[in-house]
Amino acid sequence: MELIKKGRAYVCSLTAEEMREYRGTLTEPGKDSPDRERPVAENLDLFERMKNGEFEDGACVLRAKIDMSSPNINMRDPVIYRIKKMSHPRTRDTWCIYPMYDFTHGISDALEGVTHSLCTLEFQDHRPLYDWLLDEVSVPCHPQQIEFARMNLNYTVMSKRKLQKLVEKNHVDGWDDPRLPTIAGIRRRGYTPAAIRNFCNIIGVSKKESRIDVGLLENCLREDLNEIAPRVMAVLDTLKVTIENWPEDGKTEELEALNHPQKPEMGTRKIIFSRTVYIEQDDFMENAPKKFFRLAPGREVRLRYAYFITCKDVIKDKDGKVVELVCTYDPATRGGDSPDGRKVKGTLHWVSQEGSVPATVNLYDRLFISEDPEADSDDFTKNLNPESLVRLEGCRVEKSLLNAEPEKAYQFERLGYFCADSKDSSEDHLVFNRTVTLRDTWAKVSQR
RNA sequence: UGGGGCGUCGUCAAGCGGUAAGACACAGGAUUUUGAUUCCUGCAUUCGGAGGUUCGAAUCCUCCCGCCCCAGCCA
Repeated sequence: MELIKKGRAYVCSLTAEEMREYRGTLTEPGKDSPDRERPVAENLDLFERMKNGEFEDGACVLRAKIDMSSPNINMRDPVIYRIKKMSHPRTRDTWCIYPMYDFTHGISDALEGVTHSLCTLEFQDHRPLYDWLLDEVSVPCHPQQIEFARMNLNYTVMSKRKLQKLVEKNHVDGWDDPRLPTIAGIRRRGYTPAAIRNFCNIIGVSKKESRIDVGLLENCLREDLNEIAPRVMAVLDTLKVTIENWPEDGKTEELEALNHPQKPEMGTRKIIFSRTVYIEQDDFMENAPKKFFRLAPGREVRLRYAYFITCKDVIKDKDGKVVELVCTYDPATRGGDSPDGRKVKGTLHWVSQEGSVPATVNLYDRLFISEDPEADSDDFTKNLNPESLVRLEGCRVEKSLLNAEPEKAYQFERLGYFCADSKDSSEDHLVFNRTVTLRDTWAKVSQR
């Protein structure tokens, strides 16, 4: 109203297509709308009737009267109010006009008393309009708009519109899907605030468009998690091991394990050893190369915090798949050290039949296979990683995890950092999410 | 070919006229009951390019090159 009265805004009846033509192009100036000199009184009347719903959507708009020949297209009499006959959450159906973002932006900043209004690079061209509006409309102060580059991470998408598409097309299981870079998602995934703050500090703020390596984020995460996460043992892909020289009478033994090797103040816990234990399928290889420090026929390894065991026999099913190992243990190595000074190259994590409970584990990986999903295809959903979620059933975790608090970080030794899922995990059915893996030098070396 | 931005290591990023920080990645090595952690060591004679100013330039000037954004009654 103020702008109209000052002769700085007018109701324009051009159609959308006409307005586009009148606007000119990047290199040619635009030309004035025939309605540009409409008298103030008429503008006031028309605007009132727009508000009241006397016109259909698109019939006319309110435009700021600035400069149709400006090299900045945003200044060529931008639309500031248009008719939209939709119900407003607050004013319901009494107002049929809605302001454009550019009109609202500066004014709401000013009303809120904001001193600096931060936004992204694409609004740089809008700043003259932002300032124009603040100069022409009576507001308590004149905030300063400053633009910065948005943060891009590789192997994911960050824009709300794209994330919305992923949610709506069911490519993910909702806004809090742990694969999504949403607050709800990364929280459920187990990301910590401290890690994210540190990450933000490290990457800095600039006007340069960049794409940051998620590896950096993951590193910040590991740095924090390594400090705070208690260690625990879990076997994801189980391979049964029978200790043949352990009594068959159901004898179990309690052993003591450190909650954090570098932080004795985090205490210890009891773990249970018995005749039947499980190790990771990956930790056994029938024809192992010398550099393979784990279990193989005839080789001896340490079961962490327990005993040295030696593989005596391999049991396979009819398809030739290894289903069970028969081993012997050395009673003298209780706790994991050999009195004769004998050294062993590998230490494996394990879990015993009696000391563990079943669990489901969600292995999350990057959502996209492409570093820049938006650029590498006309449809970014084509670059989705089919293995961004691998759900493992039948895992076994040590019993101390029965009362794991949702979203609290644990390190599953030798595997990564995990947390109980805040939605799906219960004491009857434990569900853990992998936050991030441990750094795995062996995986890198073994692949070449 | 109008206007607005941006260009320093593979990826981020300090630096603002006094002779290229740091982090991640990468490559070696040491310690290790997690092939984890930790710890050493190496990694831009050069800052998009070319000229110029200066005792001295990534920093100042000129020209050039490359990339991004803008022609919604979207935000």
